[in-house]
Amino acid sequence: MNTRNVVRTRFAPSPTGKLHIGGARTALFAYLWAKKNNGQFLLRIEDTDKTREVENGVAQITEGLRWLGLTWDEGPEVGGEHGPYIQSQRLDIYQRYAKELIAKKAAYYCFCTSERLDAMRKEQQAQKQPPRYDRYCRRMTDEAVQAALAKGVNFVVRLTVPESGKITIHDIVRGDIVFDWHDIDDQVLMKSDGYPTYHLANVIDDHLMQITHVIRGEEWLPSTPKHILLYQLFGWAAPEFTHLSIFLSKQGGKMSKRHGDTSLLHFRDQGYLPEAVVNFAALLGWNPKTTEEFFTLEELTERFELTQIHKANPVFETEKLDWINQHYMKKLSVLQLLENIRNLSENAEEISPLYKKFVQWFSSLSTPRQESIWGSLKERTHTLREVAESIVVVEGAQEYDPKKLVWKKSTVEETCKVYIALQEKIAHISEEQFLAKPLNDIFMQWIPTTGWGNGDVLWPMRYALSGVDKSPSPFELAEILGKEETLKRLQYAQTILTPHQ
RNA sequence: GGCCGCAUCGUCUAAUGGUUAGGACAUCAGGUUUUCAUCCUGGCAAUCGGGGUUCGAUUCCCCGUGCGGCUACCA
Repeated sequence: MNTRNVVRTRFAPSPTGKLHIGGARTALFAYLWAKKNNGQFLLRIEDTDKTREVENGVAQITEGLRWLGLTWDEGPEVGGEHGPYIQSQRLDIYQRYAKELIAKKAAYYCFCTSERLDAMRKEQQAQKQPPRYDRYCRRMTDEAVQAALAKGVNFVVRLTVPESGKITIHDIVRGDIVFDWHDIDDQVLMKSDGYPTYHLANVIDDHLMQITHVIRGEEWLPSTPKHILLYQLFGWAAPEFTHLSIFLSKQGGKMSKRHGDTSLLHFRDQGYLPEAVVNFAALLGWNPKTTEEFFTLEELTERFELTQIHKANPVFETEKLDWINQHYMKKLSVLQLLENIRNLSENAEEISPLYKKFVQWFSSLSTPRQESIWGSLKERTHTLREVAESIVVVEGAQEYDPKKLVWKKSTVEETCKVYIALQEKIAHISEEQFLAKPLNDIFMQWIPTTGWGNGDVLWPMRYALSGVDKSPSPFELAEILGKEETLKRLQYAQTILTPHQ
């Protein structure tokens, strides 16, 4: 088996909550690189911090990855020959390797209490010194260590970091980066509860799982020297490293919960399609060197190159996502649309009632009506949520913006007259004629005789009936609402516009 | 504070030691359309600052500034 030639990447999230959109992109890039090279993509759960664990942590991650279509070849739920893929189930492995390091003097027991460490850190900061472990226990004699162990004193295991010298790490997109060992702390590798820290578990697992390319966030760059050191101490070949940029929010700073909901599934619930999210996320920090904008997961897999990754941190804004999403939405058939929104009505948490209402209403319509409404809706909506919100047309628009009742090229006075004329005209139209097509014919004949332009009449009508900027045509709205409701809304609009005394 | 990284239109980005610094989104204007939208055309808009190196720098080097990350028995 020439495992050495097979590219293997992994996504290694910690199950501390919802999968973040930035994490999703990290997973995407790792997936793309593996697939581009006909290699394997693994999922590994790094649950080594019991205090931060969250209920359904693993499910929150797998649900998001599955939604995007990023299937893993090995990992939770699918298994594989290098398992288990959940770190809390590998504790004995880490213990064993920690002991090996201690035996080699590459790591040591530390019995310092957290009180002592806190006090030390405060003192160092007060003196404007960088906070660092003072290596007190590193100087303990073997006898003293054995004695403490025998007494059952709580301990952690720390990495023996070189006291001086430099280390150069290589990053595929950033090149060589030099660190001074003097600036690096004796990292804790095993915590007092018997769990490993990220640094230890990550290195051991990446080696055991034969990971060839570590693709992770830039926040890991400063600890990479410690990871390289561990590989050296174990006598293992280190994988290649690629550190990805971090998504910034519009307000500046790392994108986080503080700046609204940034979880991947939030985007699903807001009505974005996975194809759009994949497409958009891929273009944030990576560029195919062409002017093309649309890529499926398969196309991305073909084109992806680690060397084309952009170094700077991008600001995450949704305008372009909306545009891309509309592009993919337009390809949806009525059936697919309904299927998508039906799924959302079951999963989208607090928004699901809206989706439910839409499904209920939409599926009650005849197929031709569905086709017609979707045909006109898809041109003016960017998300499935906006599609579902078109239901307000049926529910009744409660809030009008008085300014919007008037067409941009018209005036309040003229518009008032239009509303009056509209009501008179509609009052004389029979119920049998109250369908989109006949209404269309009637109005298109009538408007030229009034002296107004199409916009003078149709915009106020459409806005009065829908209450929103973008909606189906006024005639479709009128048909859906029926004559009585149509007249009611027109009159209401007129009342708002007429100055009260 | 220390260490590390990064720096092109508002945003995502392309390009080169010599270009009118290109594209997309957004925005603005005009046109098509039965209003909005869609679609088409056009406009506005960027190389952070200062030094070098060079015939020439946005590109290479240094300094500064700004932004970001790390600085835990969190990942």
